[in-house]
Amino acid sequence: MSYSASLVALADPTRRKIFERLRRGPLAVGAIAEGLPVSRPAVSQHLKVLKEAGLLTETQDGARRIYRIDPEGLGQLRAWLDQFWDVALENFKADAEK
Amino acid sequence: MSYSASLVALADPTRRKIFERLRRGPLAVGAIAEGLPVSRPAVSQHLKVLKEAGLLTETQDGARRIYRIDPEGLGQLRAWLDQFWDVALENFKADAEK
DNA sequence: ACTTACCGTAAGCCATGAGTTACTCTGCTT
DNA sequence: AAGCAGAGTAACTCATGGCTTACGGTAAGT
Repeated sequence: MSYSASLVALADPTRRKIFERLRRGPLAVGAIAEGLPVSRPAVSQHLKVLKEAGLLTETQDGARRIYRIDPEGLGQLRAWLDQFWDVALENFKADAEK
Repeated sequence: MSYSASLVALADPTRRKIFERLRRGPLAVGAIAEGLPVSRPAVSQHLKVLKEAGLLTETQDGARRIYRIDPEGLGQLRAWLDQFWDVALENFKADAEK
């Protein structure tokens, strides 16, 4: 039931950049914010949204907070999308036969 | 490159309801709007967003406009999500070994 | 202990977008 | 052709949310 939160989270372009940056591997907040066109507090707020959507997990390393991609939210989103896949293909097939 | 538009489109709860309603099959605008807590013009605007995101196709049947789910946008979104799947599983695996 | 690095939270501003009503247009029907 | 059904567009209102600055809090270094 959390796919909705994932969709809202990934709808924002800045949050997508953050998420895509974490594709290479786990990063601390400062490293994520570096190069982004927004302030570090803004990044913190985005990370909170992504985390609460189940798309990221947070671990502590001293004063640093390490964020990494979480398969939980990603899996729920994928499952939701797959519900539509069959129907979409049927429509495509029916359309092609015309 | 259109997965971003799909994410924005599906982030709205009303548009998700519309999209989910079309899972059963193609529908006209009036039929879609029926039962939804918003006005019909609002539904028209949502349909436009979903269509431009590549998530829906529109066909004409007399005065009616029939909308149905389009595999195009759905596929692009799925492909984008799959990019993160491997990384997410690695993170999960590394986490489980601890 | 004091400072510095690292990060989350609070409060406020402002633009975006979802909704409404009113209007227009097109295509049947009689 | 006149009226009606079905649907898109325009103009406007208003709330949501993304961004900023300022502040507070914890952990490591000297």
